[in-house]
Amino acid sequence: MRTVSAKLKHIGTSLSSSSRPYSLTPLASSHGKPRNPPSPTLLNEFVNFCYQRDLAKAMNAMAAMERHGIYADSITYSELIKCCLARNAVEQGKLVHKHVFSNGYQPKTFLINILISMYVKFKLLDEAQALFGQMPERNVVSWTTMISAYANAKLSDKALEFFVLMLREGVLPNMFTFSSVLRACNGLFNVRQLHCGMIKLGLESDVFVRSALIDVYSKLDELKDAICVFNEMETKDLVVWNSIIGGLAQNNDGDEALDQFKKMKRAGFTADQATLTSVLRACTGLALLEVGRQVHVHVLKFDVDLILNNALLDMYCKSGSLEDAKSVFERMVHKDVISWSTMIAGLAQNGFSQDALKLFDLMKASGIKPNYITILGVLFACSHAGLVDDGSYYFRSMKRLYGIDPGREHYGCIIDLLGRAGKVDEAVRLVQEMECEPDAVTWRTLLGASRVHHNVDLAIYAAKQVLKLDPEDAGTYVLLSNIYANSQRWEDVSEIRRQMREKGITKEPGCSWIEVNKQIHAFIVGDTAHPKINEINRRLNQLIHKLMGIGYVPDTNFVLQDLEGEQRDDSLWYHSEKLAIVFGLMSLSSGSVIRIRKNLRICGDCHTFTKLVAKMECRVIVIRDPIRYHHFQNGVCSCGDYW
DNA sequence: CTAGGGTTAG
Repeated sequence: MRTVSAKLKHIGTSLSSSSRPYSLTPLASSHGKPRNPPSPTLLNEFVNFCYQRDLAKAMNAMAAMERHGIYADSITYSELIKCCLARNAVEQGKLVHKHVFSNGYQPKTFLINILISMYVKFKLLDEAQALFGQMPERNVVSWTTMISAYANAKLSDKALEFFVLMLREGVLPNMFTFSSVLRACNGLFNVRQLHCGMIKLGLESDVFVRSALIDVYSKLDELKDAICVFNEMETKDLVVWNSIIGGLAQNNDGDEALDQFKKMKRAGFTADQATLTSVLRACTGLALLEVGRQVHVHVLKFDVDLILNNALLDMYCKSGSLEDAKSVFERMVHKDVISWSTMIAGLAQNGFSQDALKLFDLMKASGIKPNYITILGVLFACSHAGLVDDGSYYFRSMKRLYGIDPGREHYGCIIDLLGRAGKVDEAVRLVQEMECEPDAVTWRTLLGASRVHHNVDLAIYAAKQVLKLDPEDAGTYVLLSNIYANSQRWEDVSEIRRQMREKGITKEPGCSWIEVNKQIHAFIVGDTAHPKINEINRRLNQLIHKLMGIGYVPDTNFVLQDLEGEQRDDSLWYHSEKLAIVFGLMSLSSGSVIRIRKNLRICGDCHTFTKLVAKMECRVIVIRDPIRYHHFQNGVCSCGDYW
């Protein structure tokens, strides 16, 4: 008990209820007199004003009552506080607080709880905590109010600390407490302990607790546990469905998210804003433009919902459909940093750098303050268009103009920009001067830069740094081995291969996806599984020979350009995107855009191939790789052959 | 009187 007291004192709490913790100045003249029971007439008038949410009249009525020596009781005070909350009247709220404690009146615990929750709703956590500390007795509600307030304010340690103190004081948590404290969990250990605790207390079947559990498990990357909690439920509500769909979508398991969404509809639930946002996110991850378009129809019901519109905007950007993205953006009544950042990054990634920078100016003109991610989009636009001066300017001034410290990602953009512009030395210098330690991604960026400019020594150095930090990175091994092979360093080649064998590293096969009739078709290098594979191969060969007739030369020597890491043999002819393109030509009507998503970067040969196909077949082809988008039209690509 | 789910990059 002593430790608890000490601890509570530390947080501004006195446990001794024998001392008089209240030292507020009495407001009424009848200080010290016992309170009269409320008079029915005056009191009725007062309560009526409260119900009408007429705060000024209610306060006057209360003063009039006090002049008659009549005081409000807990119930009426609580009505007055509701009135203050409805009017967002902070000062009057504080005044009511003083009245409650005037004349030596000892308010009931529940009234103090209401006052605390009022301060929490006004976001005055210090006031709430002070009042909490002065309470003679704290019940579950008092504790839960504080824990929930800290959890919402992202003060996780504080929330967990109060949870422990609550237990030590012998107050048992209820389902409200668990659903609040779970939101503050930052480690798996804590969650498991809490999970055990709620099972012990028989509270784990509550839907609120369950949805919080699902959410926290999936945020900690423990999807298995989240799914387990979800499947064990006999009755589910909409929020529980949203928790699992959101968890899956956020963990890049779009397929499973869409599957659960179907099940949810089959179970008779109607999607709300949160459901649709997660479903859109799942579509975004899978580049499911047509499914996303269908969802758009339902989004129209909630057309003022900012978050939902941001998700819709992103879906169109990431599916490479900039026309749709622009029209959503223009129609949005309210736009926040995320809306602008999404659109800027979307334009940049799709190769429309100038538009992205223009939009950035518009954003600033409209008074929205850019954040960390906005600047990333801006730098990405510069690096994409080779705008060295602009990029360097934005990079150097971001701290001064917007108060944002450049992070690893910002350095990455600039290293990329300098590298592409051939300023490899400057890029190296930047890596050396970074305040934050360069990580594998940084070195991989430098590797990319040195590769584009055939700087073999630097490429080898950067690749070795990558492998030091990320020893399982198959792509880098393959690349390094190819670089050695190109320099006839066969001993090094076999050493790399030995290391890969030893560590059991296999590279991810190249895979491309295309959506036809809202169905996803997946193609893997040298695929044989697709039902139409024979026809696809036949047509691909015809196409390649037709293209060779107009000057296409398959490029099998792409050692320093092999961003793809796929095999360097005949399978080049059958890189997954080539299969997907042919399938697209076969299955989509001649006017429609062929959109392909792939898991690896596109190689030089496929890039040339696609440009020629787009021209010969009069098609627009959009390929989204893990970093960039390529819009092929009339024999050119939006990336300017620079990726 | 206290509680759960959704958006930008990597």
